[in-house]
Amino acid sequence: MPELPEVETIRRQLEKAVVGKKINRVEILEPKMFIGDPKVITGTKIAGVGREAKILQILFANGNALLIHFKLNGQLFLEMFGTTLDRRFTRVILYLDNGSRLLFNDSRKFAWMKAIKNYQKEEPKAIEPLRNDFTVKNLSKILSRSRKPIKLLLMDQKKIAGIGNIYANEVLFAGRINPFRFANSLKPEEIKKLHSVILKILKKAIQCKGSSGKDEWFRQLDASPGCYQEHFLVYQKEDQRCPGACHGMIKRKKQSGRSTFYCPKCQK
DNA sequence: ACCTAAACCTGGGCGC
DNA sequence: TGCGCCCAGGTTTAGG
Repeated sequence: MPELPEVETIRRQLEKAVVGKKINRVEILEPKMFIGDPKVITGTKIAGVGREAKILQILFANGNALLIHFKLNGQLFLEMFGTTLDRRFTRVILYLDNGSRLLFNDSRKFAWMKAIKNYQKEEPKAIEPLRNDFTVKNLSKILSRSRKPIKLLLMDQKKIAGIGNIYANEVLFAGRINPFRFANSLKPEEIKKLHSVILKILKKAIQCKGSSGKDEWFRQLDASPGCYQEHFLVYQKEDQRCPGACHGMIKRKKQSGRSTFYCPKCQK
């Protein structure tokens, strides 16, 4: 469930649901997915829910924190009193003091939770869309210093945090930029366009409450799907006609092991 | 320093 | 039905 819009969707929904509550008990069904001591997060009030890039932060009144990374398939569901969700892939259950449960699911067991005592937020080194350091100027600086393909740079979490494979593909199509272009070859006008479509697409995806699809895809906190997949223009559209006016076909190629979807005709 | 492939895991979908 | 293969929102590590 991973990219910035999906994690932000969960952050907003979790904030409304759990701030002021306490975790009574932590049930760990898959030990490798829970790092640290569960005692650190039990019996203390939840003070807030934050996010940095793709990492969700549950912050406690005593200064402790629970960090969550969803990797490819991780999901977080709030199971209310009287309801039961699919628990086939539930790996950790947090029992809240109002009788509801947070289910941490992941069929592939890549995702993790980490309980941290006295959590200190650090200054992020990467710029991040939707934060005020994401300016055309900062983006230009990062692009000009890199000769790797623009799509790989967009997905490089150490440089620009929060964009993954779906949104990298969508953003480059919207900007009509070829994913294989070297980052430092983009002209100022192209960088400006790229900056604006990144913001536009990520904001729209958050409005849609994320991108959902088949079984293991992202779901909201109540397990219902988001709707940004209805707005995909190239992602998983291999062999379909380009939605632009060029009458080309969407192609799929591998870049560093990941599928890149693009229209060779209009993404120059 | 850079780039790729493999590893971490499992399930779904496809062709035969 | 079953087997083998390919696919998957991410990140880290090993190897060239």
